[in-house]
Amino acid sequence: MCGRYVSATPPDQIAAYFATGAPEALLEPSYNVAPTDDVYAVLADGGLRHLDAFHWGLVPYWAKDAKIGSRMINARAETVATNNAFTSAFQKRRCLVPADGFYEWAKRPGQKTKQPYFAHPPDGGLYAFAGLWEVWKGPNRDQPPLRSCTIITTDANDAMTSVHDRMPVILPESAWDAWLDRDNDDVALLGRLLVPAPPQIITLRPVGTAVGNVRNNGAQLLDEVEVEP
DNA sequence: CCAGACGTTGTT
DNA sequence: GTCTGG
DNA sequence: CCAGACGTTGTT
DNA sequence: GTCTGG
Repeated sequence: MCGRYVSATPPDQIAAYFATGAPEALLEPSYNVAPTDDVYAVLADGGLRHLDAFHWGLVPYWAKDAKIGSRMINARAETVATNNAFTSAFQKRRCLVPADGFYEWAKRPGQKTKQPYFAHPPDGGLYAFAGLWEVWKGPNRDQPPLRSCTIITTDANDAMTSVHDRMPVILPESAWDAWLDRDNDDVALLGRLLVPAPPQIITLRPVGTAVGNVRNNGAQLLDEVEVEP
């Protein structure tokens, strides 16, 4: 799945990478992005792409309580088109979530602690996770609407299976326009984009367990560690 | 018809 | 909002 | 995803 | 064990 990732590239570089306008809100770089954090997402409006901040954890517009968001951090590619919680967002509110890489935890036989791995592009660049977004207008009319998002997951590819059986959907640049186009109602075509990425775009690096605590942050979280066999 | 859910993951 | 279960 | 809490009452 | 918070 995808429950923790890295977004440390400065906003102007993210904007340049995805050919968006300047971001509306500036977020601090994070080496430990956790659910409920504010994150960047790329949306398209007409031919123009925008880089906006969203709360990670989808709150459907019909939700009575925003708390549901903390349990909606991922959506399964296999069911995103049919599940009530996601259908309308899948049809009309798709986005890309930029990331420098993501973490997955591998269970180690005979040991209680899990080994975290940082999965990242071999030669730099950013991942574009497939995501959905929503706007929730809570009971308080005075409060600004809550903008939230979720990351779509799929089966692990050959690069990831040794660590975990799920991974985020990573879209190639060739798919970005089709995915972001609000007028694209070809759900069959959209569904075919939600497949495991080719393994060669992933390099795995074992890192320290400090990343497990959301209070920890900083580039040192990416330092490689020795893995006990 | 109304009431109630609407999610993913991991683990056993 | 929309679907499922009763 | 992992870490950490997991309770009620009354008082300020 | 299970839920909430980050």
